[in-house]
Amino acid sequence: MAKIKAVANGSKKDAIVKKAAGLFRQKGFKATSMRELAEKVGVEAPSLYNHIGGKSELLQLICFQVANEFTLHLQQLEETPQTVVKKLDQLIRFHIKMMLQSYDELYVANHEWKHLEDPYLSNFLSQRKLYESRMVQLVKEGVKQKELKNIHPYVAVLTILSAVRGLEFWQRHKKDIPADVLENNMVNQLLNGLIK
Amino acid sequence: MAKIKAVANGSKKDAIVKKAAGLFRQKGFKATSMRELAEKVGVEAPSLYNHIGGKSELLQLICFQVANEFTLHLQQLEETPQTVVKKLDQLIRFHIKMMLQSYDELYVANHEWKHLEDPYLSNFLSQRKLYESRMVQLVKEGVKQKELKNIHPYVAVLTILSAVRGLEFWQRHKKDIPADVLENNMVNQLLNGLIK
DNA sequence: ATGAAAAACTAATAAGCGTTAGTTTTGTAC
DNA sequence: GTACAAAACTAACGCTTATTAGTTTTTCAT
Repeated sequence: MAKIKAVANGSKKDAIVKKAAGLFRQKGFKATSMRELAEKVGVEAPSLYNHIGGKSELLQLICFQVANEFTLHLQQLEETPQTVVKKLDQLIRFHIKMMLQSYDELYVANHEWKHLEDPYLSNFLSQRKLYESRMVQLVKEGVKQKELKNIHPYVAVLTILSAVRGLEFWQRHKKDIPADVLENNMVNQLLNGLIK
Repeated sequence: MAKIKAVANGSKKDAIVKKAAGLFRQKGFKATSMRELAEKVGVEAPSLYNHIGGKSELLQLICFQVANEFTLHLQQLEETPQTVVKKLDQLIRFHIKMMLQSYDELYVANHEWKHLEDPYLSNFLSQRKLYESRMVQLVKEGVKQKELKNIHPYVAVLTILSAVRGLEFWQRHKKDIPADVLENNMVNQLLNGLIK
């Protein structure tokens, strides 16, 4: 009967994960039922289990796909030789780009990770912690090279991360604010400040 | 038998709401059961209903208590005559102060509001939207008065709000970073930028 | 066309949920 | 101490949940 539509260039499993990301973002992980997801996919709930291991697997896939993408990007950034400011600039722009192309997944990874079960929860958290501390290292280097003000590195990193992670709020204003305007203004504000 | 301990200078209902905020923050609204809350309070689940209307009422109380506090503060800020920069400075510091003294409640209001039911959901969202647009007005005035760079006002507001709302991440580093260091660095970074 | 594998279906399970009903205990004012 | 109200208790309801079992349909290579 009803057949699961595979997403372009992806398995049926990928299609389910994508729909799940949308629902998890919209309603939250716990508030999304498998029946609801099944309906979105166009199938009865038990049929989903021909493709996935269970509800928790869906969350794991979403969270780690996002985490890995960011980790990979940071690694490439570290390997590229350029100024710290330029690296921070690119890092902020990457976050914005990701928010544009994978809004649901990013939101879920940022807000629903607490429903992961161990050992995935621990893995996810330590991966995040590592990302954070590598950014701190970057800022410390910038301070040392006198590219950056003598600001507290942790605070600087947390401020940047908070600001970019909070970009979800921007989704509501997408049509009013083009992506490049957002990018340039945000980078400028975070790096150069607001005061004239 | 077990008796609900009233919080200092507060009703038993307040004590329940406080415990609920802690659990909702830690596990999420949907993932917190009334039985779990009851255990934290030291009572059987049905006993809670002698003091509260239901689970959803708890979320409402938390969210609107927070929203009202912020709305009130912004109003006071608007009425005080001083420079826009000074106002923004104070606004950022207020957010940080609130994060310190009402972490659970703030977190819940920021992350669990989507589980509010109408008409509370609509009320909450419009209250937030209003807060946002009043901040935009403030930034616009700052640009007009040439206190601020010619930055996109919406982007500036969203960046600030995102940064301060994301301060939850800071809770993990509380012992390493004193509140005043955080405040000063964050205000400085958001207003003056990171680059030397 | 045929047979096997993939993927859908229906039915049912056990567990957990918020909440209600009805009863008993506790605290308080006279 | 007695009576009244507040607040606790136990038991249970009806509903939803994720998931499994077992069966039927669809897909596809030969």
